[in-house]
Amino acid sequence: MPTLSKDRLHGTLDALVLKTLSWGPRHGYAIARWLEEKTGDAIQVEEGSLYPALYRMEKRGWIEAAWGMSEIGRKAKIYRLTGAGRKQLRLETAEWTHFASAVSRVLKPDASP
Amino acid sequence: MPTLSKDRLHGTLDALVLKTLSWGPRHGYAIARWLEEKTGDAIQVEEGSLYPALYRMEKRGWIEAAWGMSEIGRKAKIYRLTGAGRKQLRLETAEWTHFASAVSRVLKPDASP
DNA sequence: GGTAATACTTAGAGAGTCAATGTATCGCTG
DNA sequence: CAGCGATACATTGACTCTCTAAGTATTACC
Repeated sequence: MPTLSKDRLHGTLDALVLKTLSWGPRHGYAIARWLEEKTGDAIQVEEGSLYPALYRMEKRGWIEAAWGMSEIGRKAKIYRLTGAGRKQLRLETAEWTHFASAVSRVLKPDASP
Repeated sequence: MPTLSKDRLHGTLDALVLKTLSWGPRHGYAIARWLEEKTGDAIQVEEGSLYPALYRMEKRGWIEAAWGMSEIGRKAKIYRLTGAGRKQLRLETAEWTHFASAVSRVLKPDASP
């Protein structure tokens, strides 16, 4: 089967999660499901990638966690964006855009040396 | 301008190198310099990343190496793309495009949930 | 001799992947 | 209703891979 986003999440996951949280608090599981749904599975978030990412971003003060309830009444750890997180999101978005456009320019089918 | 792209090359370097070689054989040092120049330093290729990447791609049969001369008459290892490399380049380009458009869609400033 | 071009190496850490584990709750089926 | 599998949600550990940083080595040219 066609391998999807193998290793490409590297260096991008943080921005994706921060952006997801910029629309309001969510628990981890919901973040993953939402990203997958939103991108038609072009982005697949393993739980073993997501939770460690959430921890380190919490440690860095970009997000905050509190135990609460999921939409269907289950115990869940709800994350929300902090001010620092919002700033970080802007930074990483800018970096991504800059980087991605450079890559696209190089990879463009008819680009000439 | 956005600073150093930390780990974003992850999963992208191979495609960039393959694409560079698709315009003709080059030695490693030239590949790095060319990518940097072409992208206005948006993509910076450390030699510690590049040479291992060249080895593994050679081992996988995507590129071939031969000792030769650089343009200015210095000993240099010249790499060139193989058929398998060309195929791999197409594959990775398609994957990158797919992935990058998904990320951009999520990160887009006014995207709504 | 010093500087640039070119290649290579090693040490290290960061971040993902895979896969197992742990609870709770829901919903079925017998 | 008792039992059981499936789903929601979180955690963790062992592993791997690639990148970064920072060095060494060689040759050519001024």
